[in-house]
Amino acid sequence: MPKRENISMSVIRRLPRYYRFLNQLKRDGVTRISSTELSAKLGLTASQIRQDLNCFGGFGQQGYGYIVEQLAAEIGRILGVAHNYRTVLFGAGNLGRAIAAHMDFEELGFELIGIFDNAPQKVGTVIRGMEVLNTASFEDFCKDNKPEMAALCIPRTAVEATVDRLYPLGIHSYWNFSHYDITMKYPDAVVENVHLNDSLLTLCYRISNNPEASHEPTKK
Amino acid sequence: MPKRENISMSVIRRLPRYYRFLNQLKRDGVTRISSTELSAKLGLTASQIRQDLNCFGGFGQQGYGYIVEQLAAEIGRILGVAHNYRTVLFGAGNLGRAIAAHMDFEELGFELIGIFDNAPQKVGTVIRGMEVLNTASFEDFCKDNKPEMAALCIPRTAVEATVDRLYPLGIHSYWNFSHYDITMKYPDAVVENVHLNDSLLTLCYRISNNPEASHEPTKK
DNA sequence: TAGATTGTTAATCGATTAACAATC
DNA sequence: TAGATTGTTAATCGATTAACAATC
Repeated sequence: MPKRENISMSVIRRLPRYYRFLNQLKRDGVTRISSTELSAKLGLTASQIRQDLNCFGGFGQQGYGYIVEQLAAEIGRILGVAHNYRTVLFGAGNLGRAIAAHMDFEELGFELIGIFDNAPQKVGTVIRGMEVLNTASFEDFCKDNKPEMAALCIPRTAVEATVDRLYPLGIHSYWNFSHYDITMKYPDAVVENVHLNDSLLTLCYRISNNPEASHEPTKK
Repeated sequence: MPKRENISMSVIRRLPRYYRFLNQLKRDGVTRISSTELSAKLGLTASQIRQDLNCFGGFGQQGYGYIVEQLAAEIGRILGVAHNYRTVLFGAGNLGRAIAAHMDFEELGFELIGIFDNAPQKVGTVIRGMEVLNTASFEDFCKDNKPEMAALCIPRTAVEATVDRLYPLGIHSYWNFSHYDITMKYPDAVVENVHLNDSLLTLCYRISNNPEASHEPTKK
């Protein structure tokens, strides 16, 4: 296996996009592509794409380009999509239910094996054909199922106690939708944050500071 | 009003975090803070915080630091949280309903004024005390309500046609949850993407390539 | 005044882009 | 072989960090 020592987050965050595009090309029946063609479709430079890919190995062929199917497979392997990490979801509120129902966990390297909530009125309800379990039973659940990742769709105030409980059970990876900063207390944890509030605020900033802003319908 | 010409996205994406922390400090009764104290709480360097703030003006006082309440207000003003941009939500599926119910639009510079969906079985249902309207009635709705932003919780395949419809109605800002790239066709549009799939894939990468990975419960 | 901390300039670091030799 | 395009090194650009003079 190739180099891959100190890949920067900038590179890592581009990989899913490459993966998505290549799979689309594959479905469209495209068999080969050059970095220049790919860069036009993605709005990047060809140089950057070649640099990014060469962090992991030489997947192309001089004078020819890249074989779409092969490159998609390589990136899939790099991302680890075949791992199917056993995943539990904490929080069956609006957001948790949407995430459970909406995400294609299986295509993205994860397998959703359990949904947990504290609230008695949520326990027993069914999401995506899966019964919401009581958080109280989580230790028992772990004995049989050994989850590896937890998606946290719970309030900020509940996250610390939840991670304190999950971390010693071997769950060291978190997809975190709250603004609680898990890595402050658990620097070894692998944490991916989704900060919807921050995302919306940056949009607000950019609307407010957009010189093009017209806020007026196009005149006919 | 101060400088503010060419603020980089790196800086803009840190502003919501500053804003959140400062509001928390305010609630905690903290009245003043130095860049060094703030940097410790945020896990950044003091230098970076001062550089960031000085993109917008000198909000501090030498030898003293920053007045929490005042700085929070300044950043709020910079972000534009008081604008309450009139917002419509397209798509009342799992994700759309969760976004409608879960987000505090009002605190984040937006006001949700309408939810739209094509599906007859969704039209008329109520989310957050708001009736889902038929997309067919959107032009009429615009005459009275003049929305400025659209949150798009619709399938990727529906986005192009939707933006083709909304853009001429004066809606040039989008909070986009699909993987359709709006700026390719509308380079002037202000677009904030939330790519949940990409987020999950980067987590997968980092779990797969984490040298610390044990995937084993802590021994007692 | 002395101490502290900002605002700002300069130095460093990292990421992107350009260039080109290697090679299919 | 000639043409094309990669892999990779070098140059540029931008972002972060360090240093310190200004000043409260």
